[in-house]
Amino acid sequence: MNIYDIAKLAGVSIATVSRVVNDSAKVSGKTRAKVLGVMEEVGYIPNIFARGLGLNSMRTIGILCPDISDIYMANAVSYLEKNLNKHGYDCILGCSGHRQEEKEKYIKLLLSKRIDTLVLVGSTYAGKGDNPAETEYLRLAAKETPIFMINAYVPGENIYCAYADDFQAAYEVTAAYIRRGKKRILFLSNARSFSGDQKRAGYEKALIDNAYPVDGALIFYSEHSIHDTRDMLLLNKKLEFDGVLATEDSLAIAAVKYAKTKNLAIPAELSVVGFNNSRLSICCEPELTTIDNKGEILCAVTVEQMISLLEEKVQPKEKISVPCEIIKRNTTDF
Amino acid sequence: MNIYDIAKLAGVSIATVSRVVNDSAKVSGKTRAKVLGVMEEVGYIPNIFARGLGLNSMRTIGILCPDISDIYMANAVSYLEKNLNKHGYDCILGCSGHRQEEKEKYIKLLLSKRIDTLVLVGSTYAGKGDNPAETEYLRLAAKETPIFMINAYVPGENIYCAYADDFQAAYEVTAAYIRRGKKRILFLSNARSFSGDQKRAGYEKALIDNAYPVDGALIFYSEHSIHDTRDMLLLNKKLEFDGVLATEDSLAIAAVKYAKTKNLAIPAELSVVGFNNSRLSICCEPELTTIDNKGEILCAVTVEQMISLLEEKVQPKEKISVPCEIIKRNTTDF
DNA sequence: TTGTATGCGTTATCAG
DNA sequence: CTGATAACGCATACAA
Repeated sequence: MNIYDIAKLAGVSIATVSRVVNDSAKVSGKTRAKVLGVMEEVGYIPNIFARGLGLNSMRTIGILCPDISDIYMANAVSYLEKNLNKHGYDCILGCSGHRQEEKEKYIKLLLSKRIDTLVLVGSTYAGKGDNPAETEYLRLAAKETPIFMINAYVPGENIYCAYADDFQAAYEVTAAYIRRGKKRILFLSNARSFSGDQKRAGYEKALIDNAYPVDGALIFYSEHSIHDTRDMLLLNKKLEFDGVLATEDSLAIAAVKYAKTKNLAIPAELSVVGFNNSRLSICCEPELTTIDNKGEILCAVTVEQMISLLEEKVQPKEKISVPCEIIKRNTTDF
Repeated sequence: MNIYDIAKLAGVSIATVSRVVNDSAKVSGKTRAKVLGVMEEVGYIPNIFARGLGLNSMRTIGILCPDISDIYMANAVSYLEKNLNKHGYDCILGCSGHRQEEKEKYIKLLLSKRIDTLVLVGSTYAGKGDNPAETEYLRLAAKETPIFMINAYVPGENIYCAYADDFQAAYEVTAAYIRRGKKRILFLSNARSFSGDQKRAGYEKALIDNAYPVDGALIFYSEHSIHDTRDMLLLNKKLEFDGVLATEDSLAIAAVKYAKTKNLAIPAELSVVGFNNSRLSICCEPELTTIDNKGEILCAVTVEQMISLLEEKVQPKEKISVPCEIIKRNTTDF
């Protein structure tokens, strides 16, 4: 069923049918009704490829994230999809994992779909933050389509970034620990990334500003499960700490489980703070103090800017920083 | 940069370029190398619309779920995307919510994208299970494209379903409770759905088979947050129970928190079982006994069947039921 | 207000 | 092995 069939059945030309479909230009109410009637009757669905061919746009946004089964990403994608859909854009989704090679492959793949815009969720796409070569592929891709990054910053033409001020949040929590007399604060993280590095920098700055030593033994990276991370902490007998700043709620929960196994009172003997304000944080016992890094707001400003760019050609901001909020619950006493 | 430009630069015809791009038919090594060289040099990206126009396929699968921020859905989508991508298919994602009207809108939207296949994640798309009119839109859509359902069953031509045997799992847990001497078992669910109804039927069947009464007061529906559900349970002073079968881990956690507030020993005074074996289940304290409904397996068989259908035209099975597994942790003593 | 003709970039069918 | 050319279905400039 194509536009010619409809035209024939309705006794008009294909141009008229096209006009009705796009309700563009003037069409008399009578013919419009007739055409609409026929379309309804035969269940006509316009061929999007043919349309795309001419217009070279499919009103489709590419969304790439490392792992949609991660709560943070899933929330972001959920929000993005909902809002983009409201504006009449559809989403094509890719999950690239964290390997450089896969990231590049996925970006190429999405570009080949002639997406109107690409949004990258997660700081993994910013690389380790100190090696510009690692993000060169983004600047290359940005030549084809605007790129919006959520929770990462990469400098470059046609790349627009929105991220939470993780540095400040980590600084504040660390400083609060120090004020409460904590002596050895563990920085617990999963892997190096733009955002992880920000957090660590905030943590270290707070230590330094308070004349605390930056002790490498208190920087702990684990990419394992909650239970395994707890066990690694347990096994490391020499490791002592009375406060934990975890870069993710799941890691914070590992610390809570560690405390339980060692019979440490929370928050008196061990305080714990997570990151993300995810659902996990209210599942554990005691419920987790966590840093809300405002994923929804980041997505909201991103969509807003994207639509402005697409519809009204207004140039987005190169970077937008949003303050975090510390959600105080029961694993801290500040 | 289109196929004509490449042809001109390489000094061949567009037909030859096309052959190289699709490495179809015979092309001499020499010309192939030359064309490839030119394509590489100018960074040629084939226009997918034009290709779609001719082939009427974009190697794209539509995935629809009510809410990608739900852990279960996110896991399923993650798995689907990963495996479809391996087979060279891309995913276009929609999040429809639970309202009928929105579901229908999204299905139309995805159909208009000329997807090769549609997969529906979640039992919400099966309606309440007792009203065929509610799923009529699916049979209609299935006329355009094959539909694969995950964790739901809807009869109809060109609709293929894979679901976990929630009935059996609910039956077994309830029976186990009874064997352990539980007297009042609460069925805690969020909303009516195909899967929820299955679970409830298994629960009731087990009660009946053991000559227990089916007490309406022990059927509790809550669509609220973990904390609110806990509070609703708390407020309902007359409600007494010593076992809980929750249709989702988050509801089970609400029950665990209820026990903690009332100082009930788990599992001795109150046992709790969740559903989904989600990450939430190992975050709470004590860690949750939960029913693993094998989302990965459902997705795996779905992808497998889909690819067989798409590539080799083999007819998929109309329905596939997969047994659940009870993951025993610390909120039960069976 | 409506119709005609053309272009969009590929793939596929035929000839050579 | 390679080239010319006809679809594919729609939007749109131009003509009426």
